[in-house]
Amino acid sequence: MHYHPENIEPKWRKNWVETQLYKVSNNTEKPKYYVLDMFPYPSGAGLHVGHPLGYIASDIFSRYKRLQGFNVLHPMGYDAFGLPAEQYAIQTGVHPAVSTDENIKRYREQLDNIGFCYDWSREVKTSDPSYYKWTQWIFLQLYGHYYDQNQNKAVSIDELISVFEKEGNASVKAANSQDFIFSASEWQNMNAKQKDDVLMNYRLAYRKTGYVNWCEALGTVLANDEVKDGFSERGGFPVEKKAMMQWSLRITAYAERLLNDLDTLEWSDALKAMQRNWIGRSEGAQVFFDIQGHDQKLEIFTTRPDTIFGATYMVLAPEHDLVGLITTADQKEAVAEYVDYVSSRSEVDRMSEVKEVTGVFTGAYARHPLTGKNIPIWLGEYVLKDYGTGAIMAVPSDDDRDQVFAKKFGLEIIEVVDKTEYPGATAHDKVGKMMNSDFLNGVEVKEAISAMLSKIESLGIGSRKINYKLRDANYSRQRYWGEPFPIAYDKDGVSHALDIYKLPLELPELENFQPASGGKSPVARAEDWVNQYPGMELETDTMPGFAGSSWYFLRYMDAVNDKAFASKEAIDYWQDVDLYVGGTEHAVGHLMYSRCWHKFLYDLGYVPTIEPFKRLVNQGMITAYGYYAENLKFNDDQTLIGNIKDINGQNNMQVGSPIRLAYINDFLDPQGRITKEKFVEYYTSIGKNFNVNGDLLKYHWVKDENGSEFFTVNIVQEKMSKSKYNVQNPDEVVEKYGADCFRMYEMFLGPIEQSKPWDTKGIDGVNRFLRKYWSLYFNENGWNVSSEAPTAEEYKVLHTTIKKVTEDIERFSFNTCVSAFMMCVNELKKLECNKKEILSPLNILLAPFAPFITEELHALLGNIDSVHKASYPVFDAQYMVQDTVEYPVCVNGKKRDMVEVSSKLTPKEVQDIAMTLDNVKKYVEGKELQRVIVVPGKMINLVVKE
RNA sequence: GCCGAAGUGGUGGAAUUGGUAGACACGCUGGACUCAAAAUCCAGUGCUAGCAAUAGUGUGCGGGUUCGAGUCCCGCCUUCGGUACCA
Repeated sequence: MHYHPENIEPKWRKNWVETQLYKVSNNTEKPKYYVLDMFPYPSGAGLHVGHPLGYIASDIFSRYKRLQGFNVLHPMGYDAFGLPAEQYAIQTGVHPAVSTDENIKRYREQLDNIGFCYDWSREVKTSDPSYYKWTQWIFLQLYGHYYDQNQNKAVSIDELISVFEKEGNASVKAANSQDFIFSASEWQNMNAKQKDDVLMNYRLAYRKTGYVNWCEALGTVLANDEVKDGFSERGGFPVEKKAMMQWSLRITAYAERLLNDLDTLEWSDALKAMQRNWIGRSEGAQVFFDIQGHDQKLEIFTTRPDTIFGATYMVLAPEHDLVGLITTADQKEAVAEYVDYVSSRSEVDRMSEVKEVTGVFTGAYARHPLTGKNIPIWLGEYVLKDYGTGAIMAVPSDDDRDQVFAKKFGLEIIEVVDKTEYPGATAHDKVGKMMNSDFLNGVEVKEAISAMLSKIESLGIGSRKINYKLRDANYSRQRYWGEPFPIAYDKDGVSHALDIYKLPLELPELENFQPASGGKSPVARAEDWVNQYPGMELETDTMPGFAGSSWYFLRYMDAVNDKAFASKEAIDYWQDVDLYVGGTEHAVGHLMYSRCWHKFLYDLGYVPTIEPFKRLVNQGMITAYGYYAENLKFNDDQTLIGNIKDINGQNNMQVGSPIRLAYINDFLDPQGRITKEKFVEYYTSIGKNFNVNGDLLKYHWVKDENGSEFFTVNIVQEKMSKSKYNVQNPDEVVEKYGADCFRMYEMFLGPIEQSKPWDTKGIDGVNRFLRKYWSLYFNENGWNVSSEAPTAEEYKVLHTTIKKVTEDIERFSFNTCVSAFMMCVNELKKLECNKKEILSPLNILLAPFAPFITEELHALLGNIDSVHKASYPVFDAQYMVQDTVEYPVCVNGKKRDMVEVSSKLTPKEVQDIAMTLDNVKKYVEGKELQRVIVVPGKMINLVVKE
């Protein structure tokens, strides 16, 4: 008679597994719908209450679509390769595969507990050889293709080779990093190694030496999106630039398509903006400057060719290739010293001293292509090697950085844009009239840009060019726990793809997971493995974390296929992901790589759609209530002083007083002081219980004006993780209140997109709702559902709820759905409604939210089949219609009276009646009536002249 | 600096195209039931004044458009997220 979830939920949990209720077929007449969650990294901490937020939302949507008659694919799996498991292995010796499997088991239990409708027969695990076989296969496709800019698609490298054999590379238009032109005969005369090197400059997966993000503490390189503020995203260790031979993905080849196709997606503007920003397209010109006394030309990129008459000097990145060549004898020493100084500085150094200007003169001069004047060539840290050409023409009048540089080193400044007509405008606004600029004088900036572009092209000194901030993605990791590259090198160092029929190339067994010497992966120690092919050595680096996650959504379509990553039939049926739910932390990493891989597979004809994720919803994070440190600073005696505040900025406490901030204890010394050594020690040992998503503290090391080192901490709300002792375990909530209650409460907390702190103080309201809902079906004697015909009022309550809930599910507003259910039950309770014709459809409506209680009641209502196979109730407008409607009559918006009007009238008819009402005069009180506005269902407004 | 999102009671949050701001819930106050408590039920609850009907006021701040603005426009402030010598 009373609601007892602990009796209901285990029963149905078991039943759903036994009846394979959620198994999805690829062969059906039904329309498809694909709902995907971002699969989790199975960390040692298990699920916390923040995790399921998105999963519950997508589960509700899946169940809703299923009730509407769609064949819904709603799978789950694990992003199982990654750094934390390997860090754990280094410390404990436990093989990552073992700890990962344990974690997965735990995750699975927790997921099952919450009642998700995943089709577990399609589970994927990126660390499983049967899965990463296909990750390796896709890599080999990337290796075996180049990007043809004429056809605007990926094309087999064999076709490129045949072009080289016939005519060399002069006419090839491809995304490449090839820096010289060769003829057919030159190609034919190259040896195998030389040919391999050339092809690497075209392949979509290629190897090159370049400056990479090296993280000493993790012993590996990282991709750009894995570095935040000069620290590694995972672990928060310092990152430095280092020149290394690495595999990369030529994602830049797809920059234009990645940018343009964003327009076809139903993603939030914020997310699209982040992607656009990351791609960073800018239009401009490449211009070649002659260098005095040298044949080489200096190539620069500029978005402001109009200001070329204001170019008074040139700046090269210190790492620029021409530096050695052009530096004059008397500047040699100074330049060498400067280049040394720059390379000794870490990324963090550079970032914390952005304002400081450094540079050195090379002694060389370039010739201005329009004025013929000699202008000095400098080196400067502020010019980056890997953006544009690594060289600029400096226009100190219209570029802030150039101006600061020019002032510091006393270089000439020529004003070229007259902005007096635009007070407050900056160079960024691209407005003003040109001056001191020869034939451009008096021309508006925007016209001057296009005029100058034409001039540059007609003079043959350069051409229009588009540049991107997007860089090729670093694809090598010097780690064990990742996909091995199916690549071997022969004795000459020529790369060879492993036969795809020999895939997967599985990881060697290891016992010691410490990085090998010389910055190499631990895999390098498995010598038998490395030398398993006679005369060849296998690549010892492994693939990065994003490799397996860049295509997993395709594997779900046909998860156990061993002939292909998924069958053509399965892909043609499922097409793409209709709804993708996940966190913003993947805005530029995972989502960019997945889109790129999908487009590549599209080019090769393996997938029918140009984009993988049609609609994307970002869920916010559930944060912990916690404390944060403010103005932390190390004293000379190495103790840390500062204020600890709670989440609301109150309860100031001195560090050292009894702190409820548990994790601070982890770096207290025996005297209870926080020392820098202890902090750093703690920070570097954190791998033990370190949650992937949990930064301990977001801190920045800064030097103050006296040169003493301190750090500031600017985290207010923190993500949950085990290492912070603030995990709210969903199982405990489920045990106490039931899964239905947990699901509905997480939805009730607020909009999905918003981050919010977890607290359980409102959970009783949801629990009360479920008990109240249950009590509609029972009285003190037991089951009490009547088959009498409902009243119009009862129908109205039901259909108002159907309308509201259905609309709100579509726009992903689940908190208002829960409110609508609460209101509905309150009203039915008031009407003492126990009619089957009302309760039965209401129960189906509620089923996506609370699958257990509704299943039980559905069965008690006499249904044999599951509520999850029922038909979604349809909104019927006729029940909403009432004979008369009460309208407030307002004068200039102020309510004066109520009138009854037939609801069958149109607003126009209501308006006519209102105009002729006898007492309109009374409302208007002698003033002139201008018009009557009828807001249907809301009000009749008489507008009068005041 | 640049890009993006947001700012509503004691709290979480509603208000979908400009139309009676504060739905739904938490909390709080009072009451019923009870020896008592829990649970449940009923009533009240933006703020100010008033016994009350009621009046005034009210969506970060300052202006504006409109019969009518949380919503639209202009100028600020604050918070959060992203990004940064990107030429």
